[in-house]
Amino acid sequence: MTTSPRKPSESAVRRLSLYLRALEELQAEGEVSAPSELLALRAGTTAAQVRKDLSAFGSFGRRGLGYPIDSLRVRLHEILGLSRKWRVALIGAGRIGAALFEYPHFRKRGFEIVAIFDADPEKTGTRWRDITIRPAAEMEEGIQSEKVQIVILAVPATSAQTVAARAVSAGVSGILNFAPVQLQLPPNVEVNDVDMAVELEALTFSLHARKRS
Amino acid sequence: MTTSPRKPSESAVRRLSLYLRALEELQAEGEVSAPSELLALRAGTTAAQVRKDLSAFGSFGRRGLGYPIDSLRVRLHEILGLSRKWRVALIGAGRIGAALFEYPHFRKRGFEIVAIFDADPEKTGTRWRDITIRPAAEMEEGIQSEKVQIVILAVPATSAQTVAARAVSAGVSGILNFAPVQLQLPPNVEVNDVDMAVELEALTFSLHARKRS
DNA sequence: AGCTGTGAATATGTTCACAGCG
DNA sequence: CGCTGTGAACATATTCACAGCT
Repeated sequence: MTTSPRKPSESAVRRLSLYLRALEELQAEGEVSAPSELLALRAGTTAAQVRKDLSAFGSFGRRGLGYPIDSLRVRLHEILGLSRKWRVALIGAGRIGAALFEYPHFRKRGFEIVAIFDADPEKTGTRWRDITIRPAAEMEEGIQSEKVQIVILAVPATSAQTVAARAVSAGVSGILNFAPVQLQLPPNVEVNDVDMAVELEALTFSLHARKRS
Repeated sequence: MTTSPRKPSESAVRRLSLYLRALEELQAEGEVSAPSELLALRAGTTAAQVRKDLSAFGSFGRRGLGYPIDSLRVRLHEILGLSRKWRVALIGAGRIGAALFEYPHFRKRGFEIVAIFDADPEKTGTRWRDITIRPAAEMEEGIQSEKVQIVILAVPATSAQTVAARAVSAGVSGILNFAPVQLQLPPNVEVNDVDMAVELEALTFSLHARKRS
């Protein structure tokens, strides 16, 4: 292992994920290698940025040729922690939960949803594909017996903090949080927020601000 | 208008949205004013950051007291462009589209979904609340007649680019994109990506990387 | 010749620390 | 005296530009 020890920034990691996707697309299109410029176009960044990001992990590129698609794809996959299997639980079987459960990219990446929990007694007992929705009360037990490492949190804002804390106490180490609240959790838990309200408001800000120029 | 002209960064804008939410929460809890430290806690940042961010738009705070919740809330609302009404179309009536259509925060913010389009003939004609899902072919016409400014794009990755380009040609100026593709559009269109695959992979990266330390 | 890898230059964002107001 | 507002110090991220490999 000659992985360089420089910790990449949060945004660099997000770009790695975009590069991985671009490589998959290009490979499907029959390409074999790609210059930084092309990856930049597909990932919405600049060629220099691509080279900086990738060079932080080693020398993958071939001068004069670009980056070999297949081997770089494999390497990014590994770097992003996708070679390993992750056991995921979905908490909240509402509309957002349903959308995420079906999200094709999650399955394609090998994320295995091994349990679903919901507080609504009308939903518990129902099956989604081959998984039975279990009551919220069984969450801790289920997380432990299923060895869940990551939780996708898709519950209402009002219960998110409590539910997240319970999931953590049951041993979860990562949370993808869709609830619009800032979770207060111990620092050894990795939390990533997906905040659609914030994204939409960032958009209206730009549109609103633009008229002034 | 004494708005200072400094253009805030992308991440500063996102924080403004979080401060707005925090202020709404605090107001609901009966608070009247809040020091930067409290806003920071609720928004997941630091007190200094809160003060810097807010001071870029004027002097809202009261020394010794903190920030007056109600008036700051109103001001942030205005700054984020939320005072104005936005006419929104939802493109793609699949699971993600359904989840977004019901997302409580969107309605609460006054975003009005005035049209829904989908390519699937099985879905067109169906009503969601009081809106009939229209066929994709009617998109341009519908966007124009309904004076749609913002599109929420929730279609499969394969059709996203084409559909987005059509929406833009019909006059849309902002897109909230849920499709996992980098849209290639003219620079006068504001695009904001919500990429769940990227978020999840940023999480696995951190979890994976952590073991090495 | 084409394109990477990378130091150096620049730009941007964050934290510190404290003067000064209420 | 508490807490904001803000320059100055620091830290990070991005872009430039070019030497050097293939």
